[in-house]
Amino acid sequence: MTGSAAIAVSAFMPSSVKSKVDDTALLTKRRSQILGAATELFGKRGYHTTTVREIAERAGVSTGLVYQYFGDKEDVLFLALQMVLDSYKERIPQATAGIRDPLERFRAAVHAYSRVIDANIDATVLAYRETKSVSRARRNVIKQKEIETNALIETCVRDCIKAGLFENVDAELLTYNIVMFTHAWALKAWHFSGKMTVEQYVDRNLALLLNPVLTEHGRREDLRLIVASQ
Amino acid sequence: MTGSAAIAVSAFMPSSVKSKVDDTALLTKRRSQILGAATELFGKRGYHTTTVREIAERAGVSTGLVYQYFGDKEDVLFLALQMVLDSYKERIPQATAGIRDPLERFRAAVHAYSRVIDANIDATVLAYRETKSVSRARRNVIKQKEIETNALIETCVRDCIKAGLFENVDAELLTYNIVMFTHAWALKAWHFSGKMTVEQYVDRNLALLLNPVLTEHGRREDLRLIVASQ
DNA sequence: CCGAAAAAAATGAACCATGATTCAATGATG
DNA sequence: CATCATTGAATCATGGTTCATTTTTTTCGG
Repeated sequence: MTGSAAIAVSAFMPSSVKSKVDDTALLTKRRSQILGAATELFGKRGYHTTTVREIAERAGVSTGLVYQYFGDKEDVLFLALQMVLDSYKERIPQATAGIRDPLERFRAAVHAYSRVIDANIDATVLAYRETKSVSRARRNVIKQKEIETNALIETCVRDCIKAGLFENVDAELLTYNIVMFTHAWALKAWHFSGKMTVEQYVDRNLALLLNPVLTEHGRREDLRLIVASQ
Repeated sequence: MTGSAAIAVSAFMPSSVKSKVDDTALLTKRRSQILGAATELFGKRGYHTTTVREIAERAGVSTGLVYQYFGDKEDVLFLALQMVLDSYKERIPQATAGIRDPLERFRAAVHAYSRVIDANIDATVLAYRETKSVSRARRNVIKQKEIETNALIETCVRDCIKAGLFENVDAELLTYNIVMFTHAWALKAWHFSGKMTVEQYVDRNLALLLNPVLTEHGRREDLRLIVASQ
């Protein structure tokens, strides 16, 4: 929760989560306070094993206050998950902004994505563990967000194809593989950590995945980028 | 839970899980009865949200009986997880037995692995969701089993390298990618199911991953196998 | 082989701890 | 003083676990 790419808490007030306080500024402040604590604890100990009292304590507020800003415990989980996924979705456009070259954009997107995940390993694992703990409707909201994030990367892939840098591969599948190895970094942290850094991990995996995908033109371009980044 | 490759329940009686019944045959019967129900319910609704009463009911026994064969609820989860992972580990040697050609062995191993996972999607998701819900020591036992399973596939990869069918790639990383896309099938079932079958999914992913890995010799061999399998 | 102990297995209602949620009381603010 | 925010102890429901009781199986003297 403390990396340079740690989750940014912005205003979260979907009408589906009721609050007893109107003041927008206060609402935002308190919710982010509580959600920060919740995400950390949920990520570390899991949703069901962390108590509302613990969340309140960690957030530095009373137990009752939590119920002033959230309807129930599940609301807290739901918004915590949204917060995680939103931060993923926001980071990518941010990282590719201003970059022209499609391959460079692509690499920037994947690296940015990996970095948020690395900075929020607990939160990422939380998303995997506890998505089933929210209602069906809310689960769909979560899934939708994931699809949107994937679409950002998929667009980069398609742009590379259009630019003749990638062969005409199955963009959706390639994207999914990328997303998966990225998530794997969080899911299997115990397996990888110590053996290499995220950056190395991403580069190695990209090398593995991109090799058959790159055109001759793409390969030259790719090599240029890798050399430049070192 | 009902596919042809559904989990086979064998004798599970590690000394770490205490029972009040001695009779081995009965112990095995009752435990598998209860574990079957538990795996199904844990997989569908999660560990914390399914009650011991529900497990007992589904297994067709009384609540109290569960405590005759398990120390507590966590014991049930631990053995359920072990059961899942053991079935994975057993299926691979079974599928490669008698096959000589390294590439053919490799493909058989990956397909076998995928098939168990597909037949036990709920159980696979369970392993991801709830491994954190058991004690540290037990979590290590679980991790160990996963490592052993991966080693089975890694051996196939190394054999392919030795036989000059694969380039001299990072066997561990390649194996991990394979394991991950396999697990992704279960984790993201909602995303894939309907769009393709497991077999198609595996073949497509293998094609993506193996392309850069295969030597000229390997590529010819691979093509031969794919054609033969259709 | 039969039926009465005795032992083993199974039952499920009762117990009890935990933890989510509420709300009367208190404090701050305008 | 009225309103809004906050508190935390009290409530209440849930669900894991126990255990006295019942049912089934085994033992064994006649």
